[in-house]
Amino acid sequence: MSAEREARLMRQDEKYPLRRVEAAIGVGLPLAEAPKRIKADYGINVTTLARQSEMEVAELARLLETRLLEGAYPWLNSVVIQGPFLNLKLEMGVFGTEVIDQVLKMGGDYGEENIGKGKIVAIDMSSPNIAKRMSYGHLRSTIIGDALANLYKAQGYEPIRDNHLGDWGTQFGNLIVAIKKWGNEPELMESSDPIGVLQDLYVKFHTRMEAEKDAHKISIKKVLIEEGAAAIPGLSEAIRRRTQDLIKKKKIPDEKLIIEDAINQLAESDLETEGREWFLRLEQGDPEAKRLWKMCINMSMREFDKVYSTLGVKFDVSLGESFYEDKMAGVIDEVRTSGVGRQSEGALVVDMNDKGLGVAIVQKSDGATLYMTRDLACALYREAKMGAKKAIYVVGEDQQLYFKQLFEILKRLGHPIGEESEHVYFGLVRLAEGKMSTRRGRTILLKDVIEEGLNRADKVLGDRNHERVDPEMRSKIVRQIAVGALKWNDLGQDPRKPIVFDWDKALKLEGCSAPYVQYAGVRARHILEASGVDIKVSNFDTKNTAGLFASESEKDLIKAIAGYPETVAEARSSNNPSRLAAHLYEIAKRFNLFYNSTPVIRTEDPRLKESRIKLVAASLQVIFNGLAILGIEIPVAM
RNA sequence: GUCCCCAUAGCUCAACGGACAGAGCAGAGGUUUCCUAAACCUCCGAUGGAGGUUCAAUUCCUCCUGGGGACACCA
Repeated sequence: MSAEREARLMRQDEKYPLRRVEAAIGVGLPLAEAPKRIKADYGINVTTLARQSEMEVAELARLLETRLLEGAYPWLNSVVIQGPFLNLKLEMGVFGTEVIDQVLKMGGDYGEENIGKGKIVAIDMSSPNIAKRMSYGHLRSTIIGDALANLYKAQGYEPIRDNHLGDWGTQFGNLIVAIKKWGNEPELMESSDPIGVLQDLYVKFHTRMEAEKDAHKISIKKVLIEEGAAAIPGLSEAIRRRTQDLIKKKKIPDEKLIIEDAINQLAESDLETEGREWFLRLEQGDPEAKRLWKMCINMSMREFDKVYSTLGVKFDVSLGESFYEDKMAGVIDEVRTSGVGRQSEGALVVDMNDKGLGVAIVQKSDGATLYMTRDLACALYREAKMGAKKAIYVVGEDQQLYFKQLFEILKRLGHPIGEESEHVYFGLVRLAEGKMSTRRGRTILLKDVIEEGLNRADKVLGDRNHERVDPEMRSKIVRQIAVGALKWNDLGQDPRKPIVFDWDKALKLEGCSAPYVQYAGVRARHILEASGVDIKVSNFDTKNTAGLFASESEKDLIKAIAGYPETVAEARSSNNPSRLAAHLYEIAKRFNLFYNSTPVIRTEDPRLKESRIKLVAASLQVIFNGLAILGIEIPVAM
């Protein structure tokens, strides 16, 4: 349990009713919902606490029972000691009224807390590469990052969504070479799919390059076969190690493998050389290089913005890697003069072997910069200019070591942002055939997934006759459902797990899915509309609550609503939106149970009817708030 | 070779070290004169292996097996 939560458990003045119950027990232990078969609402196991205070378990339980009973709390029905458990039954009329009242009072703010106290957190997210189509993998970073930003906002932080575009690097040299050799600029400008054209050029470049390399390999091979691997200069240590590993695992003859690796290392293509030269020209501000580069960026951003608009994701800043180009000299200087880095084999490196983090290169031996240089500059910029105290990088798990290195270097340079920053990694998206690869043309395109999602949602919506739905509204509903389903696929499970892409799973429209939760919201909204009650008003008669919320389904629903604020807190502190998604599913499920078993508008007793309408209103509000954090909307009809 | 993730039902996923391991899909059966059946109910079904720590282990530690990833001039 976090220290944060422990502190909250002791505060009697908490605004959230469940926390007040926990505070009344006064031992800093969280309440858990009792399992169904136990006839109680909440329980705590006092074993650990008894040990700590050197008391008998039973003795402590009795002590706490007495304390609770002496408090004469109106929300408390009874306390039952069962083994090491202290179980509480609540007076649900009173407790439920307090919970619902709180929800209706706070409205869209229900669940919020000011943990962050305005602390600025930069969220490094989405980060697609210019001139490449967005693949399904980019979706993960985008929507997990967006959900995290919303979570931090709800907890009183000040998130900055930063789209760290991949708009710089050697690949632009390659791309320029490809455009010049095989491209047709007027056609490119008018193409309906300019990124596709650019990407094809990029793929062509790689294919040709590989072919050239293969040709070189044949000639190199001749020399090698005559003179042997021992004659090869410059075999890097990494290749030697990898080779040994392969030999051990697959038992391939030593000499042959070394030859293969050496050939790969030595064979350089002319295209490769040309690409490197063009990137150098770009770095030096060559007008032609700059013009082509800028053209690629403009075409790409138009495409990306369409996707972001469909997903409903907005960025606070979109500072690509190129933005940090003129800020790199300072970083390199800082690394050098601080003594954190040293020269090695001509490159500027930081040795972190003492921490088991190996060696990271900050500047190449030819003086060029790389990813690490740009990320260091970026972190320092966020700290100094944006006032960020913390950065969260939503990037794939294959870069775990890299980010550990980045944070360690920042720490060594004495920048506090290095201490606080986190790499929220997500498992890579794989296809049944293997890892996705742009170069091999083996990807799931985000726009295809979105399109398929729209088709499926449209089909399921079918021709249900919603009299209020005009065609324009219908397409909005279809989009809300499809995007919801897509987001849920990522946010509904622990992002760390690698996923094998599956159409049916990615666009699930029933069961544990966004549409399920959205549907519960739609049902709730329609009850409220039919009831004609102003749901914004919180005007419970708190003195006359006897007999309200007496059914199991009402009690269960109230408990789920009462537990919502703590779930938001947990989801944020663990950087895991799936905790929130799981809770929303639980609320929706309990709402559906309630919906199926309990009449609302048709309730005879006006007092009971009013209480149920308010329970429906509170349910809708919580579902709405939670889905909003996940970036999912509730349609007007489904 | 070193390091990092992961392993739960036929499949996809849950479970702050705590009560009889929960869902969804698939399979079998049921529920619409009643606030939308994208819903609800019933049944069937699981912690990779061996040790250890603990009052208590799916959860923590060690080893093994099986997947994925990383390890100097890519991003």
